[in-house]
Amino acid sequence: MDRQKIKEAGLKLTPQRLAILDYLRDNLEHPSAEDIYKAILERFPTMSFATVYNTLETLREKGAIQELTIDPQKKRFDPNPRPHHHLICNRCKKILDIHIDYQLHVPEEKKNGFEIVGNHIEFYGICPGCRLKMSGMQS
Amino acid sequence: MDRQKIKEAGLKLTPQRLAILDYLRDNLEHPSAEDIYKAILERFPTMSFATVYNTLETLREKGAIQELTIDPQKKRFDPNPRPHHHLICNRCKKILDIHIDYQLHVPEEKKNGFEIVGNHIEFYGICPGCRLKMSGMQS
DNA sequence: TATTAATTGATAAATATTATCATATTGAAA
DNA sequence: TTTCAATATGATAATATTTATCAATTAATA
Repeated sequence: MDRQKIKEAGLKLTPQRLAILDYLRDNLEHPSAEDIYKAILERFPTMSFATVYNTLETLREKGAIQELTIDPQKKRFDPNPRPHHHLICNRCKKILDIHIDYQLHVPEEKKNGFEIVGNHIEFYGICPGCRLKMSGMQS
Repeated sequence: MDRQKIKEAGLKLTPQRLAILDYLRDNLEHPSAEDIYKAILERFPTMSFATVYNTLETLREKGAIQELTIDPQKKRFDPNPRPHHHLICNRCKKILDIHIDYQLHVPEEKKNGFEIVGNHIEFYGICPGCRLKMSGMQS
């Protein structure tokens, strides 16, 4: 439940935060701050853009959501804070979750002295929709 | 050789392009457009910021360099266009190459109809320098 | 060398994000 | 409950990054 997520993070429960988490929950689109703002504005006309950014940053900081750097144009947000990987369409930039637990071992001599704490895999490809569109035209 | 790289890409050989590729070659820092601009400006005072962006985008488009989306603040560029992975320091955001050939199999039922053509792994950790700094302080 | 098509550089514009701060709201204490 | 301090919001300004525009310049070739 969203209320719990906010409480657990030690944050105050505000309608704005609930609206953002409500929109994010079950959202598979990995929306940008603007996407979120626009979507919520319809039901919540007083929502400010700044609040969207504030809230997203706060939630990320508290580990309640994930910020994705996949899109070179803008940040995108993932309601699932647990480690998982992503499947990205090279054409339309659609992003899907992909849950596979790979055991990626890095030999000591390749660690460059780093202490490795996690990883994230981006799989690139072409989504079904774009493949259809492409088959209808020449390259 | 840089000249070849440019020729092969079907591009005109300009001093600006040479300067950028020269700076990028053997550079392990994965610099941003601004880093590149500033560094080159010292030896090449007429270089324009727009040209840096133009050139980087053109080179990327032709497959001569890689654009990294690892840094949420800005794009960073990698002189090595061949697939490889990256090791990122969570603290100072230093980025190092990591060359390991993992065979990442994605079962058909997890592909969501995508045709997968590649992948990129980001390993997160703390670099030796930051570990040292951290050991000297409380969290 | 002359030609032309590509490239550069100056600058403006667009986009995305962060900062500022007065006002409003939440949650806890009285 | 009401009160109050800390936190959050919303309006807006500021900053940062990237892209677009376009006249002037330059590279490649004929």
